[in-house]
Amino acid sequence: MNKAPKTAIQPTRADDYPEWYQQVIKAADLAENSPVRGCMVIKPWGYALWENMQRVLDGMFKATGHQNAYFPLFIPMSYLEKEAEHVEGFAKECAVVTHHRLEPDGQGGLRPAGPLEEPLIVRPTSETIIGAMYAKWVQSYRDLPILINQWANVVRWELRTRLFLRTAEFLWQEGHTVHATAEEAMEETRKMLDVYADFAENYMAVPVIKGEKTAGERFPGADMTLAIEAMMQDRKALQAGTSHFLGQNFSKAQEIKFQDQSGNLAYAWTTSWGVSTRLVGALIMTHSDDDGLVLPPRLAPSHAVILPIYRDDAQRDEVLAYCRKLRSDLQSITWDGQPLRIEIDDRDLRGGEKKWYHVKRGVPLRLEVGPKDLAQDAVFVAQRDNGEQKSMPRTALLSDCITILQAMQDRLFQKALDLQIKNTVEIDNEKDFRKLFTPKNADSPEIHGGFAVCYFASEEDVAPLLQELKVTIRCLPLANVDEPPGKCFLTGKPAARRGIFAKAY
RNA sequence: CGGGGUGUAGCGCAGUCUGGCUAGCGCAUCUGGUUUGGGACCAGAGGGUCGUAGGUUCGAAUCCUAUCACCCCGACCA
Repeated sequence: MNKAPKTAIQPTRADDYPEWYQQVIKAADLAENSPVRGCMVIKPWGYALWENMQRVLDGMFKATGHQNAYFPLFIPMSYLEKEAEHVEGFAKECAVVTHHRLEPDGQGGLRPAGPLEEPLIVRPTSETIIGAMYAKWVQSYRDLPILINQWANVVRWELRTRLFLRTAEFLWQEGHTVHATAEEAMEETRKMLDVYADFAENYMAVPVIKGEKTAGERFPGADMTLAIEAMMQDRKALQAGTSHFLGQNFSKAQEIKFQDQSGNLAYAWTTSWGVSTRLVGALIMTHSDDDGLVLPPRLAPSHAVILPIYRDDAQRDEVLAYCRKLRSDLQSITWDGQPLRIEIDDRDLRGGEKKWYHVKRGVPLRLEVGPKDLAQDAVFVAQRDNGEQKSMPRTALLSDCITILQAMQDRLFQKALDLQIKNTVEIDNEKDFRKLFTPKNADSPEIHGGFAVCYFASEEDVAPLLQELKVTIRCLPLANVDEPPGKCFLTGKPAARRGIFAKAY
């Protein structure tokens, strides 16, 4: 009878991490590939998760003075050409619209007709189109700052795609701001990075390292790029959000000028910042286990699912009535300013099948209610993250459920933080560096690596080694800004700061 | 775009090397029954132009050619 595997997801993380990731998404019904190459379909459970992220982030943006707006999907090709580095960075992955009509090809099919005078590109990011509008809107220092965000889809024609982590089309938000001074723009850049870090740690329960990107890893066209980096369970780094100080690069390219208080014409200072549906990937890879998705309660589409258990129709009615009452009692409790999200699963399925359905989808709490529980006015409570399950008096559940959810949220964060700390090492020589990033089995690499914190003198010096080991400099942690200088782990040359080195997504 | 691999039922696969009965198996689905605090069991049923297009042959899932799609490894990236 026991044909069931020991884990709901196969292979396990240890067996084959990338395949495990795909299987978790499938088992939790978050998304799947579409007929359009490289583009995914986000299914209801995955989209609900994204909507929760959107709701929280949007609130944070508003609280920091930003407003939402919407700019076009299409960008005239000439706009992209205005900022040299920007062109170089994105030209290779742009989808281009060249025609505006279809006509019959005479063989039952269609062919493009009506060539456009100037091709349009599908936005890979919107600095140029938004900048063009800002140039019109900004005349005086009184027009500044402009603090705008847009929720949108963007397209980057990627060669290799992975659900949520890298797809040809993805959903994101992009904030674009204009300021009168460099200091103010820099402050905005840092502020939004802090917002992202706050969101990642307190809502996603994903510990992150705030840092500055090196020149080689910077956003094309930026003077400075700040990012938050997270460690996934396979110890690879994932960039979870970026905030760019664009200096006057775009304002010069697009003539965003204003008259300052002394009447002089000056170029404005701009920033941009964004997070994408990639965050869903980060969430999956940080918390999920070999039984499927594990969700941080604060972002879970459902906080708890109630599973009625009964044998016959008489019991069914009684149990269901109890469950509905329990649901409405729970729904009257608020957490994070929102009512608890509770569903009852009364589908006519086998108990085990139903239970595993919700385990794989990562619902934080499973509340099982059968006739015996009814008799004791108790509920059988199972927690998704640690597998703990116990019977609780109904009244205790109602009074403690917020505590339980918050404790789970904290446990998830602490567990992820422990993993990050355990796999972050200071390295001061090439031998140890190579050892950390070289798998024992080259053909099917086991989980290895981590974050290496190393002094380095120049990107050029370490580039060949990094390329060989497939390692990148993730960032220069902001926390290390004031550290004493040291010596490059590779060349021994004097080095001002340490960087975080890791394999990355 | 370079190297490798795979396309057979909704999903996962066998069969291909060595061409030959009506193309199979597991899971899922549907029907009937038995079960019921837990990923159940028995019996039966439906579902395929074997990725696509040509070719070789008495005969092709199997051999040949072309083509498309997807996966893995490189180069590039949120």
